Amino acid sequence: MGKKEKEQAFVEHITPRDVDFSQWYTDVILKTDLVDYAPVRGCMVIKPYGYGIWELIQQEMDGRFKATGHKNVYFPMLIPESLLLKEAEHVEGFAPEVAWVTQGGTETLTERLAIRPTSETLFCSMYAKWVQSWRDLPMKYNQWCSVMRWEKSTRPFLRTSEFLWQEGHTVHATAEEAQEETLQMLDVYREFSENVLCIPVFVGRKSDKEKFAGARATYSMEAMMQDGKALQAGTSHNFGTNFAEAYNIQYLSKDGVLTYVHETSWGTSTRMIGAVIMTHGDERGLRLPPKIAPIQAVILPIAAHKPGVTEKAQELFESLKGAGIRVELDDRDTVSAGWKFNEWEMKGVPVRLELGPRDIENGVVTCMRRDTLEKITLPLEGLAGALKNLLGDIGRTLYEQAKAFKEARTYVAHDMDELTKGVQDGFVKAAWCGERACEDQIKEKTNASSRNMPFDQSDLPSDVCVCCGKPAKHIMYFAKAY
RNA sequence: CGGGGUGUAGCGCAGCUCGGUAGCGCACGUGCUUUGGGAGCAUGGGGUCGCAGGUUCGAAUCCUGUCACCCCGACCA
Repeated sequence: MGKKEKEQAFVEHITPRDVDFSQWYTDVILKTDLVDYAPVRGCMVIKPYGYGIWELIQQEMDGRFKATGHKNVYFPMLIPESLLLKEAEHVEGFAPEVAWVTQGGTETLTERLAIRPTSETLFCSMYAKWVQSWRDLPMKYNQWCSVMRWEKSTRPFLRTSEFLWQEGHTVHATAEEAQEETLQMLDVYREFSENVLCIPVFVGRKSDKEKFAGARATYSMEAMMQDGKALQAGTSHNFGTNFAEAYNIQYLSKDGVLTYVHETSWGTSTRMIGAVIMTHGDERGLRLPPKIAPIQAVILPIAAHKPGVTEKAQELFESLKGAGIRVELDDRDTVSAGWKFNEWEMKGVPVRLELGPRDIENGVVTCMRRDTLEKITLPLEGLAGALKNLLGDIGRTLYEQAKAFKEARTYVAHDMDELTKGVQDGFVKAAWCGERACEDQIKEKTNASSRNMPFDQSDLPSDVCVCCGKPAKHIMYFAKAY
């Protein structure tokens, strides 16, 4: 092969991003063995490499939930129809996408059972039993489970009929506490996204149009994908006493008054894996953030038939594994070294360690970092420590690259022309009057939706609404969304 | 749910117009040679042509229905 052909060979199996971003995404997830399509409509099988990422996400998140005083529980996946119907707005929002169980064994059920699309109603029914006194509050529970939503069109990780997630549900004595909880968990999500997934996000409050069905206020974190579209990567809701009133969750306060609780819920899903792929991926495939990479470093013995190479590679493998690095030794003799290079790059392993006769002779290992594709030489002596530093640096670099992209693709619009142009390939910051009519009009004209309103509302781009010209009330980010 | 497209070996495809009993490349098995950026030669194995009906002496091919997936919209984490 000539040099040019070799360069092209990197993308042989993957559609280039700038040719067809959607196809690139599909190629990457299938060819890196994250998932496969299941024999059920809209469902995917998460394979070991993909599930390994999810397990690491769970570990990292769960630790943060525990650290903020939450406990894990497990609720049933079936919801009696009568229970689901108690909060009108919630029902209206979810009814179109609920799957129903109508038969058990040979019996036709007298009451349909919904397969949970989310578990507010179940939590509410139990909180109504469990909460008696102000001494019982707050109750802060979370569950890891799957939910089902009968979506019209599906895409692996981004929107599947069934998906894995966590849903936190808490009840509090006061509005202040509930609001504090809502914002605290949003901040946990933001911190997790930035430090673990290496994805910068826009955090803020949703418009009434876009908020969760039944919520008083919804907050979200929105990530920008490489095609400039928005991916809602996590939400945190404050229900106020809305559900408490519908499900009769009351406690006796210190001064003996029967009082409705204030409730929150917050959730993130396997969709975050989709965000990782579309934020960090490149022409060669995945680039996984080190903290969620099932394999952080892969050792490739070079010229393994030469004496001592296999032994030295095994020794290196054991020592790095012992140091707590998720390392894999690729000692397959059925494929060439070149094949392995491409395969592990495609799978997004952060660091490749090449160990051949020349390296062993010099007491070093040849190391390639996936984020920058730089090759460096590291001494075998003290390698574990150097590698840990390198993994940290790779995480920071991925974050900085994504942040630079996000900033470059965030535009400020003063009129509809600028807004329309901006949402073609990025987020648009604009002044908004707060009226639903303008949101609808922007959606209709540009196909972009309102994403969220940042907490810092100090630098309004204009005194008037980008759409109608009436006095502006909020800074709103608009973007096309997944 | 609308518009467009695709289902033939694990993957990518040809064959279908004009019906005659299934082929190519990669991958896979075995052997030898290779081995620091997708190796070579030889030799093997593998498919009720998405599924169900229909037409026919005969269907991957024609007809009807159905399911799944992909892309673009509308709806949603």
